[in-house]
Formats: sequence, structure tokens, C-alpha cells
Amino acid sequence: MSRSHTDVPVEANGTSEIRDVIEEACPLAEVIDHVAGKWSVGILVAAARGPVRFTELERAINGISRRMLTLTLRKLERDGLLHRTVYPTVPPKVEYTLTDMAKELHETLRSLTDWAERHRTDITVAQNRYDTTKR
Amino acid sequence: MSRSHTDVPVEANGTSEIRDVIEEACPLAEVIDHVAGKWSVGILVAAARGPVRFTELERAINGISRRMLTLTLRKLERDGLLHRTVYPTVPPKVEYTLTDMAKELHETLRSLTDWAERHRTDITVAQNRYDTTKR
DNA sequence: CTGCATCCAACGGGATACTG
DNA sequence: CAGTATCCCGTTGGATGCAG
Repeated sequence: MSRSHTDVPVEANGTSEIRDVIEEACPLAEVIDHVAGKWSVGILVAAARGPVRFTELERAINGISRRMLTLTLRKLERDGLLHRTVYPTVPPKVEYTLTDMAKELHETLRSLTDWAERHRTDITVAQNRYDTTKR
Repeated sequence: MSRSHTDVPVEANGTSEIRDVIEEACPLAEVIDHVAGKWSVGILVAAARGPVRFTELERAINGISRRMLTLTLRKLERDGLLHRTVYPTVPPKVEYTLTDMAKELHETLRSLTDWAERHRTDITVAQNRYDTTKR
């Protein structure tokens, strides 16, 4: 996704409400960017229960490829959401844990979960109605 | 998703592949899917203040293309988050408003915004540290 | 076990010209 | 005004194979 709001030519004429919209949306867009990867949330949730190993994640998250698991883990680590601990054993062992910041985020996400559960069917209904009427 | 062949544009029909992760992540992943498009949040925020017209959105959301605006609007409408009202005037006038469901979502998103603002710098710091140590 | 490298297909998304 | 239709390219992500 890599949005980063810096790729928008500044234009500097930002007046009135245009500015407002952008200002208000920005931080939100940032979070989304950090969490909206196809697998980020899954990893965050899986790691929320305690230290998780690479292979555990691979099995827990249905359908993820090795490559994407690595990439997503790196991104989350870079963002300061995951902590990576390497045990120099043979064979190697690596554990991932949520940082405090990420734990907070995880709780915050719960309100979103609630919303999703409250409206899950509403959304499905809306989609069906849309598809049948406009298609 | 986009069934045809070569360069047929995406169709943005949402409902990508089901993300079967751990049961706890599922509803959350759903929300993310509906909101995580590059422009969805921006549109939602812009429309949160009241009815908005197509061109208003185009100007309010810095950098969006006409195509993406249309696609994203259609997706949000399909998901039951936006309501589209057409005034059969000349020239045509179309207004978009948040549905009740979407208003709820918008409020819920505020807690995410708060998190983002609280940790915005933490994230930047983490990224810099990561980039300097591993690079 | 953990994870990087490579190849490749599919999709997202920008620019723009055209229409009701 | 509010879209729709094309063209085109950069990125995402799956599949594999190799390595510490």
C-alpha cells in the first residue's frame, strides 16, 4: 500500500476545508497503512497471545506464503509493533512478541471488531442488494 | 476478481479472498478489507460532514484520480457504507452521504486515530532505528 | 528452523480522452 | 457535472529453490 502522504505534491495553497479533510484523514491513513497489509492483522492477532514462532505463524495463518510472512513480519518489526528475539540455538529459534504499543493497538482494534460483528450481515445484505439491482 | 483477460481494469468488487485466519481476526479483517483501499478512509471522512458531490470529493481528496474515485465510491456504496442520490437535473447532480452504519464506523475509527496520534512519533523513531541498525 | 533470492502472474492505480 | 473506457506500468504476492 505504501501511502505515506508525502508523495502528494504539497501545492501549499491548502486553504479552507480541503486542508481539514486531509489533516483529519492522515493519521488514520497512517494506521491503516501499518495494519492494512493483507496479513498484518492476522499476525498481530496471532501474536497477541504471547510469543509466537515463525513456523507457528505459518501454520496459524491459513494461506500465507513464506515470503509474505517474512515480509510482513519485517514491516511490523520496522514499525515498532513486533519485537523479534533470536535464540542462537541449532536449529535456530525466533520468537515474535507484540510491543506495548502494539498491545494497545490490539485493544483499540477490538472496537472495530465489535462494529464488524454488529454489521456483518448488514454488509452482506447491502452487497447482495446492490449486486441484484445494479447488475 | 477481474475475470477477463489482459488489461481490463480491476472492477473493485471487494470481497477479495476470504481471509481465514484465527477466528478472532476474521471480522476485523473484513472491516479492513472494506476500508483499507488507498482512498476509502479519505472519502469516508470527507463525507462524514454531510452530503458531498462527486467533484467536491475530487477536489477535497488530494491526488485521487477520477477513476479511483469512481471505483472506490462504487465499492463503498456496494458495502452499504455510502448512499448515492441522483438528482435528475441538468447538469446532473449526485450526492453521497454516509449511511448510519458508516457513521458508526466513522466514530469507531476515532479511537484508531487517537492511537495513531499517540504513537506517531514512536513509529517514526522505531523505523529510523530499524533502518539505521539493519541497513 | 528461519528466511533471503528469483521468477512471474495478477492486480492496483495514474493519465487521459470520450459521453450522457 | 458525473461518470465510463483505454492504455500502461509499478507493485503485490504466490511458487520455488537455496542457505545459514
